[in-house]
Amino acid sequence: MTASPEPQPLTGPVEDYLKAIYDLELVGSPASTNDIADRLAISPASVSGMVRRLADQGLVSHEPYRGVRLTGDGRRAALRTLRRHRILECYLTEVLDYPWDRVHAEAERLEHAASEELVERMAAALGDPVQDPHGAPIPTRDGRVEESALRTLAEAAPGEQVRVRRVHDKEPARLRYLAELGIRPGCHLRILDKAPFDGPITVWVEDAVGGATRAVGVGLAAQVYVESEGQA
Amino acid sequence: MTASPEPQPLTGPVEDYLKAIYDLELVGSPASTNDIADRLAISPASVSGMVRRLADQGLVSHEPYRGVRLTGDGRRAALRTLRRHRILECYLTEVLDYPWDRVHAEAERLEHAASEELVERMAAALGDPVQDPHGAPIPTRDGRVEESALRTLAEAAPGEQVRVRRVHDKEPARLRYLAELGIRPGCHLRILDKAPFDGPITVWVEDAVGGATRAVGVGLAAQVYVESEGQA
DNA sequence: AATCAATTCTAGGGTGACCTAAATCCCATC
DNA sequence: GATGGGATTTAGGTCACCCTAGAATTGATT
Ligand SMILES: [Mn+2]
Ligand SMILES: [Mn+2]
Ligand SMILES: [Mn+2]
Ligand SMILES: [Mn+2]
Repeated sequence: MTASPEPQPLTGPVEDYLKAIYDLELVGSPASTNDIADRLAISPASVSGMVRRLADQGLVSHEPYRGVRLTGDGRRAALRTLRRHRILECYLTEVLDYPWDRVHAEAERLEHAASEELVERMAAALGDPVQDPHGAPIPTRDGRVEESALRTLAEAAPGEQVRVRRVHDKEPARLRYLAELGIRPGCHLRILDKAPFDGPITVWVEDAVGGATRAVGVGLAAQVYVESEGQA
Repeated sequence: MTASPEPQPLTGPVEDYLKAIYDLELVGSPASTNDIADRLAISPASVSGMVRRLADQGLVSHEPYRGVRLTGDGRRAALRTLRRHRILECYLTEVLDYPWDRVHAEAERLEHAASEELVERMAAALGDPVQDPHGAPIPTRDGRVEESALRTLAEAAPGEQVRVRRVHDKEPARLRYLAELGIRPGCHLRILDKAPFDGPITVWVEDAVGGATRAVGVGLAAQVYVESEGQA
């Protein structure tokens, strides 16, 4: 066993690539150049270039034309950044009352500048939170996460009762709308109806003031991850 | 009057240059290439190059071989960064109990990543602080500061009573030692003795537990800014 | 007025991270 | 088993920011 060498500091772009690849790899298959490019809003050619550099640094393994996988080092680095990102989101939301829809963008920049020490102080101040404001799990200090495979609200059947576990956090407008509907991680829903031809899903939102009926389009519903709690 | 255009986002290095130039200009004369290089720990040749770019962006005016001055835009940008830096220092120290000697390094990175909104939330949480943990004045939102010209402890005469206003914040070791001595902004000192040939200055530290006598070398004393409070 | 040391600038290089345009590869379909 | 469209890589730039070496400028001193 070699003593783990101090992880050399990575650049901001590199950290963002690793996070993107980690995320894309979650579904099982290696991350494709195009998918990485889309996620980071840069050209595929740029991704090819960066992937070479990441491979040189031993952070990913690349089989040309076949996609990219994180190495052990790459995965650890990705999880470190993810931990920072999500703790920052928690801290901003809970302590500074930062608006729900904008914490992601702020954390996206701070994650590259905040030291381990700062982030751990924030975590301690919050009592070591286990998930971020959007329901994403926070990796532990030693790099463990349980990524539960969740269904989306779009896949739930009428009559089901579900608990919202997680929502996508990248689009402020979407988040603001979900907040308006009263749909946030932890809230309870009953699926009342599902219109045919990808029509809207009608849900009963338990936690809205006095409860409320809401119609949600499939596009939006596909961004809301839920866990079944039983049939009505 | 033209409407003030939204200040375009500056890069981290540019913000650091502007802060350095602002600081160096405080003594009155334009900032020299060498002084900027020393302050930022980069080569003079690199400074020449960057100064050209800053001048192109209208942030400084450069008279070759004669030094650099901030323009109005440059000064405003410098003060914005300085405000961020100092509010961050306050927040880290007061809310997160971040160690006194390390806040500077942390703020040096965060100042380029934290949004205006975040910094203003921190300022509000602190009740709009007017100086940072090292005694430096915090520019207001609209870019006003009073930079009081202070004497250093090294210049104080025996018998004088002084209040410490500000200490240099760049060297952690120095800061830790000052903290040990009980010397921090706001504390009261009486100069008991000043040994000849740049010998140590003996002071009575009022605020140490029960008061204490301390000997301070001139080197260190020159980094401690004080305000006279009367003769004994 | 000539000289010299320090300062500053210029020339020429390198790296990281992006781009567009033009190959090249893959594989699903014919 | 050929072929074409989509995905990917390569080729060739750009820009910001840093470097070392060497040339030019300054102004202080003979
Ligand atoms: Mn990021
Ligand atoms: Mn999130
Ligand atoms: Mn800085
Ligand atoms: Mn400070």
